[in-house]
Parts: sequence; C-alpha cells; structure tokens
Amino acid sequence: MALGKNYEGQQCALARALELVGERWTLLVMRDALYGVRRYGDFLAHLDIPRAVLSQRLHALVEAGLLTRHRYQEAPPRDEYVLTEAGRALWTPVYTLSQWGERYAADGEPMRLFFHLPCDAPLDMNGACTACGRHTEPQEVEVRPGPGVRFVREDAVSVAMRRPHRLLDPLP
Amino acid sequence: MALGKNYEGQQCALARALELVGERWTLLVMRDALYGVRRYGDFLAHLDIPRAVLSQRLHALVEAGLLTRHRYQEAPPRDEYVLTEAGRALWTPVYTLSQWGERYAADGEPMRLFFHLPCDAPLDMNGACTACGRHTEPQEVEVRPGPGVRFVREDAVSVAMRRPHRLLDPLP
DNA sequence: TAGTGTCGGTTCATTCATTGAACCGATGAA
DNA sequence: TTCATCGGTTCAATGAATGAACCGACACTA
Repeated sequence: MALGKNYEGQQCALARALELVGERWTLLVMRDALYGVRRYGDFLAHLDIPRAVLSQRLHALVEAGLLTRHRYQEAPPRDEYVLTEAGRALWTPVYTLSQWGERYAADGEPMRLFFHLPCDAPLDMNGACTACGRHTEPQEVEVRPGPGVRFVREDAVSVAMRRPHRLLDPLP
Repeated sequence: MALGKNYEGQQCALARALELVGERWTLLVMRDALYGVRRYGDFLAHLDIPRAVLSQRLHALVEAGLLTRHRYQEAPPRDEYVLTEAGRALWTPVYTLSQWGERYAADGEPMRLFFHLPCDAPLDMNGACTACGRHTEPQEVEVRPGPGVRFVREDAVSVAMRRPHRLLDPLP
C-alpha cells in the first residue's frame, strides 16, 4: 500500500482496521501467526515475502498491539512474535475472508478444512461450529489439509501443516 | 499495493481473496457498495480517493466479478456499479473486520449500529442477529448512526447516512 | 448559438512503497 | 580459524498512489 497507509477522512471502523492490517502482506502475516508461526525465519520462508517488508510489518504489528515480541533464548538473542488478544480476535475476520476466497476466488476443492475440536465438527462459512452452533476461538479450532491442497511447498511451516494442527500451537 | 498484487506462492484461499480485494482502497469501495453507493461521483466524494485509483479499482472489481456495470441512463450515457452475488457475499468479511476495528482500532463509542430488520435486533460481533441467532444477508440489515459518530462530512453519501438506511438500497 | 456546468473519466509529473539482492553482526559448530 | 545460521539493515530499481490538470459528451441557459 502506498502513500499514506491511513484513511483519515473516513469516519469508519473499517478504515481504522485497514490502517492496522490493510497493507500488503499484513493479513497473511496475521494468518500465519494464527496458525502458530512465531519466528522471523518461518514467516520468511512460508510467505516468500521480502525481508525488509517482513521486518517492517512485524514491527508495525507489535507497535499496533497485535503482536508482542518475546525473547525465548538469550544466546544468541532470539525473539518470537506472539499474538495478543487483539491479534487473536482477528481470527473471525481472517476466517470469513478466507472462506469468501475459497468460495468466490479460488477454484477447485477447499485447501484447508477447519474443525471445532470440542465437537469434532466442521465450521460453517461464518466461523460457527456446525454441531454446537457457537462461534469459535482460535485455540478450539484445528486446521486439516483439504481435498484441494497440493503438497508442493517444502518450507518447514508448509510441511508441518500437512497434518492436522491446532491453531495458535507453535509451528513448526 | 505495489509490485505484484498477487501472492502466487501462497496456496491459500486468503491469498486468493486478497488478490481481489486486498489492494489499498478496494475494501472501502466494497463497503460503500454494500451501503448502496453506485455512482462514480458518489464513491469519489465519499471516499476522498484519487480519481485514477477509483477508476482502476472499479474496473478491476467488474473484471473480478464483484461488481457489474449497468447503464441506467442513455443521454448522457451513465453507468452505475452494482454488486454481484460474490460482491454481496463480502458482507460478512467486511462486517467482521469492521467490528474488529470498532473494538480494537477505534476509540470511543461505535460509529454505526447494525440491526436485523425482521427482528429489529442488533447484530453481534460475528454478524448474527442477537434475537433470532441467524446470520444475516445484507438486504436484511439496517445501518443506523451510532453514539460515536460525528456529522462532519457533507458529501451526499455521508448526509444520507445520517438517518437509518437499509444495506444495498441505492444511496444517496 | 455561444457560454457554462456536470459527469465520468484520462494523463501526467511527483512522491512513496515494494522488491530482491547484497551486506552485516552476533553467535555456535567443526 | 573458518564456515554456517539467524535476524535483520541497506540500497538501487521498479512500479503504484497521489492530486492537479485536462478532456469529451451532453444539458441547460441566456
């Protein structure tokens, strides 16, 4: 996104949201974070994003309060980027947009399937469990490979996601 | 969004969705279209978007099948941009992202309130009616000004939205 | 009939973000 | 000592966004 990431004239919550997560790559970074990706190198390899852009986005997301930086090792110093509550709350928008894409922008069968763990039932298009009807928190959801997925990528994250994985659990 | 609007490496429905609606301004155009805006000049005045960008976005959205161009007057020739089914289906992602923004990115009280017309009950954060529990279609939803809104903009669309308005109904 | 205004654009120079390759510093392993 | 890894930063080139100016078709008015 170029020239003014902000939409100042818009007196609208959507504009405020897009100022935080509307730039190119940002929502894909957040999706990966919801999947459980936490480390710079894993984002980098999984997203094929330019290093400079990834640095800028991670710092901006920490600044915006969607991620926190947590040192998990002292020598050499290594940080991981973990979702805050605001970041985890992006699960619903990310999921609904993803489902829209699955239905209207992608062709073929679903690439990923999402299940409500307590019920072992799939989610509907809106993110509600088809069994209990409740809206889901990410930590109650499991991603499984769908019929339309092809195992072509060989980065650590893609390989780890070839088997079912609970959202937010560290990946890979 | 610069240099390659596409995310080719990503085998992910979210990436497909963002290729269609992830560019700067695009989601705000779609939000306006869901509100009922249909004409070039109204988008222009309400969004404060550069004319060239608006032209490009409207054409891209028609190309992508989210809008159709419909001639509503012959002399002089005038077209309006109307949502397709795929465009109307963006209601849920737009609403959930908007609600996320209202909660985590905006401060103060809600700027807009959304009601399920058949029940006259507000929607919850996920787009379900708090009375009947069903997920809503845009044509069943009414937007009303919320306690946090300030009537500062004077363009035709902003003025029309100072009173309750059913989504998709032509605006202004 | 000329002049003016509106609508829906296009064109253009400037400014800025993205890209991808190269570089860098700290550390650990051989 | 050398080499590799991790997590960045720097830099030149490219291309998108911006905003002002321009434009063509038509309507309305004097």
